[in-house]
Amino acid sequence: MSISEKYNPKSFEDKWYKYWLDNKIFKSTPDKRKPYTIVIPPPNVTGVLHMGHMLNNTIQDILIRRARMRGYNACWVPGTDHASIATEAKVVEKLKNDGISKNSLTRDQFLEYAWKWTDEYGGVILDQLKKIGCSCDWDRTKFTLDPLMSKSVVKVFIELFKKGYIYRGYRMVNWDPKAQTTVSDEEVIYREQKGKLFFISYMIDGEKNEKITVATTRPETILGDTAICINPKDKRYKHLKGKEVIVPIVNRVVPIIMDEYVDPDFGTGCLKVTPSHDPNDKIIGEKYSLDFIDIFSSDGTLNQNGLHFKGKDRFEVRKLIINEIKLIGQLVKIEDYINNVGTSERTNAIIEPRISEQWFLSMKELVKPAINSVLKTNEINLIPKKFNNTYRYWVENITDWNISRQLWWGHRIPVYYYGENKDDFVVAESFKKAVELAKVKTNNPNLKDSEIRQDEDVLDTWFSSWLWPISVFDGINNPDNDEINYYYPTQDLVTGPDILFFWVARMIISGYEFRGKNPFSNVYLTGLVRDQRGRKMSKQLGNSPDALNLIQTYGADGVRVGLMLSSAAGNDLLFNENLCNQGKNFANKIWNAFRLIDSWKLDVELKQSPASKDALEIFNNKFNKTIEIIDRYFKNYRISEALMTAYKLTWDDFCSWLLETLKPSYGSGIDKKSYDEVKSLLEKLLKIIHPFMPFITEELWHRNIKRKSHDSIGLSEWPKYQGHDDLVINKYEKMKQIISGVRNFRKDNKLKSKQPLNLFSLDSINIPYPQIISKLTYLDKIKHSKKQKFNQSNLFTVDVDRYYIPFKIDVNSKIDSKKYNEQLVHLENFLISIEKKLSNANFINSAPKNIIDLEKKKLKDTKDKIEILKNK
RNA sequence: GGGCGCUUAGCUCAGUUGGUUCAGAGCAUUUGGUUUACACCCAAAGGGUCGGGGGUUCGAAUCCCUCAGCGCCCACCA
Repeated sequence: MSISEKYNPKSFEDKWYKYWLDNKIFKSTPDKRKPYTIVIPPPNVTGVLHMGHMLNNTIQDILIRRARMRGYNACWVPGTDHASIATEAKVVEKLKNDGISKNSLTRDQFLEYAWKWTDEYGGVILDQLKKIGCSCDWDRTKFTLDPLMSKSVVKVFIELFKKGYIYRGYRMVNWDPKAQTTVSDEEVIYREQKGKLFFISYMIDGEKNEKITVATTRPETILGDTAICINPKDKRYKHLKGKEVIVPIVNRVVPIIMDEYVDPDFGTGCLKVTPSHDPNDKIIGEKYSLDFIDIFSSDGTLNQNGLHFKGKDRFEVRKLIINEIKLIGQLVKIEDYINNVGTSERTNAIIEPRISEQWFLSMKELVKPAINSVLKTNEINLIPKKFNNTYRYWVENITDWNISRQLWWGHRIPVYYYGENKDDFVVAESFKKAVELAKVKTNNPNLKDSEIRQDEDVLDTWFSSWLWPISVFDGINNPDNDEINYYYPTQDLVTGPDILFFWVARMIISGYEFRGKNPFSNVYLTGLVRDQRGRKMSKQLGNSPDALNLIQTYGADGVRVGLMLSSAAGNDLLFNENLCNQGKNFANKIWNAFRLIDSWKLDVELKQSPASKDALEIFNNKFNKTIEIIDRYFKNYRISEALMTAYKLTWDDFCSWLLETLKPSYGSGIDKKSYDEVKSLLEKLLKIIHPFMPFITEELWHRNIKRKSHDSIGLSEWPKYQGHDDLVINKYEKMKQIISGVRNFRKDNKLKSKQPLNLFSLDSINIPYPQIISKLTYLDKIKHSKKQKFNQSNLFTVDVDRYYIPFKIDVNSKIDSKKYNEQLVHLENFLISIEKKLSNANFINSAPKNIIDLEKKKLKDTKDKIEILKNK
């Protein structure tokens, strides 16, 4: 099989992915081995791959591939999320484009469309994950709206209801007028917005010319005003106690009430109270039994309580109403004002606080184990640790979870009503069961099916995804099955900090509630992918590169490396395509290293040269030292450092030093011992690169030697540390410096790289690896010499050892003495600082002995160096 | 408004309990090179008062205080 000169990832990436699938490399079933499990954060079923997914899933793939090689039964469970709001919005939009309005459809008709859409576009993202090499067990692919998932969700709902955690409440919730549903507190994002503060005067009822001024950012809500509130301690308004005011436009007479809640220093110290449209006003409203007047329809327009503004949008009304107030002379002034406006995480629509009947999950009790496991027992680790604080605040101040959504796409709430009273409902896993229960509850065996109706709402998407690590193994419906017992708890979870509360915290809660155990041990929180200017990548900005295009350009391996090169856990990643290019260059480097070895002709007659023997010994030591470092980095989830370490091992130690030393001279072959060993070393190297770059390593794995069809590098054994000698490593480092010294000498004197030269070590008898030095610097002779007389410019030093190169130096090309003078000055200053330190009695008395000895050694070494320099 | 975190070379970041000759890496830049693995290359070089100021200490990038800038989370005084 001839190898192409150019590294061309396109020529083999698809081939190997298919190979992995055909040979079931990613397949996992419970067995005797230890499991290593990751459940994917399910992307939205209608989503397309973006940079965040690439980052996130590359990390998961690296972890899972390495675990597989380390002998774990690695299981990566893929799947998608039905994403109620996002998907329903997309379907509604699509229907709208086809001229169909959601309102004209029945629930079943709509769902039919939605499923059609899901079947058509859904899962595209999973195919895209295959492009970047994700080694998921695809046979396990799950969808959060699958029947089995639904069954789990319903079972959980019923269980929690029976335990008293789920209740129905008439409460103020966050209303998304665009999606026309409520959203949870976590789904509201507050953004600073420039607005206006309007000062409006209200006439005092029964007093001719007396009025009171309020300040508001939302003048349209005065239509729902049912009181004016002032602080009882506010002397300015004392005389108004017990009086009433007339709300402008509606001319409603409402009381003036006194409550400490009002801050006398804000605005006019006078608050208009709209209990139906503000959470704080609602509290006041309830406290003083005020009227609740809802002025909005579900789409954010005004309803019949909005008088002549009925049907108009809330923001249009804001302008109109100000005009009217101005006309009647009750607008005092308008000030610029910056305030926080809640927007919907999904639709960006401005959230409208609204009172309505919703289902809630009481969290106070449920959250308890989730506090301990992360913050006290460390049964679960957040990586990086800094997220503990964020997490702590949320779990300790948790609010009840609004789990109902006024949508059709999702798990329908398993509540069935049979009457009009507050408690006229039953909770059941099916309609049939509901009828039975209702008959019992009402004591009416003749209750008809038609008298029973299911709650119209569906559950929050996260109410199904919080079960994910359990439900993908069917651990809710079938709690003692082999799979859940084997795979749960899972090991690592990799996701973004943006869903720490939405998803991660809730999975922890459900894990303890439904399994009595942590759902995972470690949570690796990635950063956001940002562009060069630090902006979050988004569709709106159009600053996100097309993921698949990147793969086309740089290859999947290149993109993976590019993403991993600069992404510490929890740190944002400023994405730069250059990084992918660096990744591609690295792949090319590996490719060519292989080509070089592959081109060598074996010469069985040839004896191994001392240089080759030494070079292989060096690399073996370096490899073992490095594998230990890499393993440690992995243990601490420092994946980019693990990669960089492997990168340098490959590029520098393997290519630049080992291969350059082994390289036979033109026309000669290579001895068998070296050949066999370098091929086996290459194999070890490919193994540690494999998790990062699965495609090229698989390709070269099969090219390096003939393999059986199912012998994938992905199933090979991760190299184990087999000991190393630091003396060898130190000698190696010294050797490199000597070689650099010779190369610099050539460069400084403008000598050809193959110009014959000799090298004399003046001080040290032990020259490290002279054969390698000689080979890589084209030296004739290299030996120790006590020569006393020499030309200063022909000298270089490594530590305190002097090396001399006899050669008649052209005066013009002499290195200028400035460099040496600078060096001398630096050393002399250094010497002074050491002497000062050593003559300081305090230092001698309080510093530990090893530090003092060290300083003494420094002193000696520095003196020696100065001596050498001065001799020049 | 509260809390947390960050600031080290042009860029992205390492830098363990304060002490190895500790100020580092990769990329970028500059210089030189290559008819025989790779210009997706090789060899080498330059580049930082560790955000500013103060303190503790024999000794501070590392600990404390303070100021400045940036980021994140939470809170929702209309």
